[in-house]
Amino acid sequence: MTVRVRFAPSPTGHLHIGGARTAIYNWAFARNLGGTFVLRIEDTDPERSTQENTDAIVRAMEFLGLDYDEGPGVGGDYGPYFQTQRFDRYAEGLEELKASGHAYPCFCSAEELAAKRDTGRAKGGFAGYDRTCRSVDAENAAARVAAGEPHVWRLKVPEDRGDIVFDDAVRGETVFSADSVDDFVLARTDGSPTYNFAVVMDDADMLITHVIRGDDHLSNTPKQMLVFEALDLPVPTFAHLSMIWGADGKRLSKRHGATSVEAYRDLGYLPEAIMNYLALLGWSLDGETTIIDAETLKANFSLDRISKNAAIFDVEKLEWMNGVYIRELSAEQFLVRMVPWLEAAGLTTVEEAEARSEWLLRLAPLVSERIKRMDEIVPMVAFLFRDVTPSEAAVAKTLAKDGARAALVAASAALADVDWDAASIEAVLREVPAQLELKPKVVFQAIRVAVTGELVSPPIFESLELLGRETTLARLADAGALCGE
RNA sequence: GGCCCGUUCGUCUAGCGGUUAGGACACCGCCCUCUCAAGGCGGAGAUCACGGGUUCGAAUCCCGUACGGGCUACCA
Repeated sequence: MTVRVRFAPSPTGHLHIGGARTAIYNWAFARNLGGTFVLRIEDTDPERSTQENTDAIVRAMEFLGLDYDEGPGVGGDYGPYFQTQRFDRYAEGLEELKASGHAYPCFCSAEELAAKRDTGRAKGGFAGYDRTCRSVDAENAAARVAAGEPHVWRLKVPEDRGDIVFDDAVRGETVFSADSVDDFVLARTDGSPTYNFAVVMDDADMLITHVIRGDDHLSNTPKQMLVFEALDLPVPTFAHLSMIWGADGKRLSKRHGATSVEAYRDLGYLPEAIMNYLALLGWSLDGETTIIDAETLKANFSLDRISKNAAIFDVEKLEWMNGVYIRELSAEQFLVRMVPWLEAAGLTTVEEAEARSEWLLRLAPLVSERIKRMDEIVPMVAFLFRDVTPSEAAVAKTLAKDGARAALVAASAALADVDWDAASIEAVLREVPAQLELKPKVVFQAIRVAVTGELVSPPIFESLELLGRETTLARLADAGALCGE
């Protein structure tokens, strides 16, 4: 039997880091076994669900390279893939449960229920529904329903049902005693299905074989199993993933900074790095591997190596990993990803970038070697695109020092008619410190600040080559005004 | 309150009865060096939450306790 899994986010926000990890695990599991990966949108909460969020989730999935076989935009044989388009199915399912005697109407008011809950809890135990309306006889119940009395439909948990046991693929055998599950609501007063009912209908209709989801659903599992059983449908295998926390051990939230995949993209993180980091946050190949590409992940992923304990999201490690992936890019690959950042900063246009691709290709490796996030590109290369003004602090540390003026003068002279390539530039500039009896660092830092405006920049000889002789000499001359003496 | 889940260096993890408890990030030195990175070498860092068992032997198995988390809605 072929495996079918689903990722089922609510479009109440963008794709969250935790959701992304759940999606990755589902995807990797399906791909590993040649199964089917379904994307289903759980949009039954009209207050908070938006089309914009659905689009954002789909975009984030694409960004990460999580291709799905069925779902919004791609269709499939078991759709529709939006819960709001499946209400007729939920109604059919409910009719089935009514007919088979697994569902009964409950006329208790919200106030009554709250009171029962409180007393149940006060007595120190079960706080679920007390099953009052179970004892309303069928005829009477039918009459009240027909008369239009407000009611919900509840699941009738079988009297003789023993412990509810399932073998969670992550946590192992998990047991809930039957009396800890109450006759929960399947359909609300307005007829709409509750989550625990809709999910079962969907998973059943979509022939889902493995439900891989956050462990906030662990306690929902026995309820859902009872619905599968009432419907006389096979119960899928469950795998519950522990949560991802912020650095303080609390639920990951805005307080911790970026929480959505798109936010990390905008911060300059590569999809490969996000995928790799998340994949290993709660799953391991062998305990040694820290860099793993999508292909290797797909080839080796298994549920039994998912860890049971919650993990803290460590941005520092993600950042390191992002740097690894950036350095792995070829000049051509880096160029493609760099241009949008230059463009967004107004340093160049797509047309200009194309016209100067050979020049940008030389710049690419100088930058990719020394950044961890793509957003670091702009401040590092801005001096190549526009005029610079060194900060006072930079001037104080370099140009204002003894010998700086002489260094700039000597550099200008040396560069006046040398061949304009990094090697030649280096050859003549290397002689300057000795000539002036200055430390190399003093000379090169003075040139760096004069030309780039910064204390930190790409290697100086290559930088000059890329800048061009004319601009270089002009900036060296201008910087004379900033020197001491 | 009830039910359920979790607990190995600061962080992510390996370990599935016998290991000097391994790796990665972060951290600290040294080397390289025109800055910053990268890289190389080395270092520090875990009484495996705690307490009982079982066993010749337990981070690994069992039972408690503590702490953390989830569910307990006509939210998902």
